[in-house]
Amino acid sequence: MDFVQVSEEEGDEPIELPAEEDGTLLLSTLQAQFPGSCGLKYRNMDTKAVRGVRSNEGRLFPPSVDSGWGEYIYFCVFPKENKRKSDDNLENSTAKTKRIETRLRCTDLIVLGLPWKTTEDSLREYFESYGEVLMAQIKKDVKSGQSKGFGFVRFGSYDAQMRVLSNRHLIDGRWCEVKVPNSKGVGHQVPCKVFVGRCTEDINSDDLREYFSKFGEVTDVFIPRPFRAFSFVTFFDPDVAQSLCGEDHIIKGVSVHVSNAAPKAEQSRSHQGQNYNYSSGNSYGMHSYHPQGNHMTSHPGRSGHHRGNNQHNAHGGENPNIANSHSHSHSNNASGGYGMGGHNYGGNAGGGYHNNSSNHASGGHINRQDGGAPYNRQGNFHGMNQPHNGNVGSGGWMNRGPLDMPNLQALGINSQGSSSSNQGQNMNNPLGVGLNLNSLPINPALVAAALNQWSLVGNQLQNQNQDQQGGNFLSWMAQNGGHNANNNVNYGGRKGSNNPNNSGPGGMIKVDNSSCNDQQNGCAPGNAGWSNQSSGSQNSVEKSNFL
DNA sequence: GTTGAGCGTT
Repeated sequence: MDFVQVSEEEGDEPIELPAEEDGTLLLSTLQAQFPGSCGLKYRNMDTKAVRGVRSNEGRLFPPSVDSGWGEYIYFCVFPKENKRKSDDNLENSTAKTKRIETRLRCTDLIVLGLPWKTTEDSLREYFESYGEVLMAQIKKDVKSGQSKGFGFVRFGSYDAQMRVLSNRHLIDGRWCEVKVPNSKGVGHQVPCKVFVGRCTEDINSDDLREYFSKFGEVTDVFIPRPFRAFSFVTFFDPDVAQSLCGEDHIIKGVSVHVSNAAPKAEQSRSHQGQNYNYSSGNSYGMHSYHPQGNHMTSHPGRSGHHRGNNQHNAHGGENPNIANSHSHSHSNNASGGYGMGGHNYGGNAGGGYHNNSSNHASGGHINRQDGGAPYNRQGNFHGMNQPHNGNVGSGGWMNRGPLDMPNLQALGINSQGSSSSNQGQNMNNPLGVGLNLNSLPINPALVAAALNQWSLVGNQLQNQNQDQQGGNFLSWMAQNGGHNANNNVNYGGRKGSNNPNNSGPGGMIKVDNSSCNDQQNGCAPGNAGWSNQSSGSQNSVEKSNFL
């Protein structure tokens, strides 16, 4: 992890602040240490002048593409609250003043995930440790008076608000989320949530919680209903979540696969011009984020490329997912065979991982080095790539033509998800017969896992008509040389499906999160909108956000 | 007595 040295004022003793995996520094990270700060500047050694640090949407960007934050000591910029060089008669009506006031004004904050038992008093009591609480309310059912599990709180000081927003909150025994209402919310910058594929129906949330608790504190488990063969587990510690990604685990005799919970695909094109890749790839010339440095940090050639300027994502096509699929074409790697990639979804139960590729056979990862936490694990040999390893090497998923990904439109999958009115339709193209997980001759969880990596599950696998035919995905795989080594995966992922059938060249479904979604690591999707038109089928789309 | 994604009777 990269650290940035920051002091409050020039000459003060600096504090080291952790940068994000993409090299940026979160404003919230800065503000956690320097409440009220709004930016950074540093002394340019060459010009002796003070230079400002680029800031956009809550992120501060390192001055150099190549060397990142470098050895500079940065110091904070604070808003000049009403500090005016001359008091003129414009005083309180200038745009500047208004801007400052707007920026620093406290707002109501929504508190999500409250325990049912939390009262307004206990809510207030909890938050008073952060500062003066002007208002604390619990939203309740008008009839029963029962809490709806969320509430609002308002602070008297902006500092308190910022501190609250940049922390997590254990309120009355439950981890709660605090956000600015209707905002995308900063959320957890480093994903704490993992996608658990190949679940069977008899794996309940308690099973998941119990199992995964041995790696770290589990703060939430979510199993989509109706059963869709996958689930989500949220950890308190994002490092724990990250460290599990890419692994297979056996729960109740079932080999499940843990991977990054991909944020829901960005569906608006409004982000295409955005400049930075917030995903977990090697953007901005930095190493990707490997907690505790335990994963493959020594691959030559992995860093220094891919300034997240999205040149690679400039396809501008109709389908942002397709555009993203080319994310790593900059690496000029050999084309490799399909299926060389290390992501085997076929099971390999019991840890018999093949490292059947030439990419990053770094081996090891013995000892997770979780910083002394009780989550130290031993003997976890991963030959497999972590999902975000960038696939520099012979990765089978790189430098391929536009067929790298299924043409979602051709598959009858549109970017809006199925609406209740057309579910199971999409019959108007030769391939487009819809996608019914349950009708595929492979484990639906595999497809779910794959689509998760393309951020599609939530959007596309909703409202499936049980009668519809399947096969598109397979058509696509066949077309692309995907050998579909999972054909004999136990259909339905039933118990005992610890299927070792990955001996062949993978031909696997692409699982490279580094190419997913540039905009939103940790941020809610741009269209997360609470403004959605309400319930019904729409609901299920919204609920499918992975992060 | 149950629930666990959501955005507030202003």
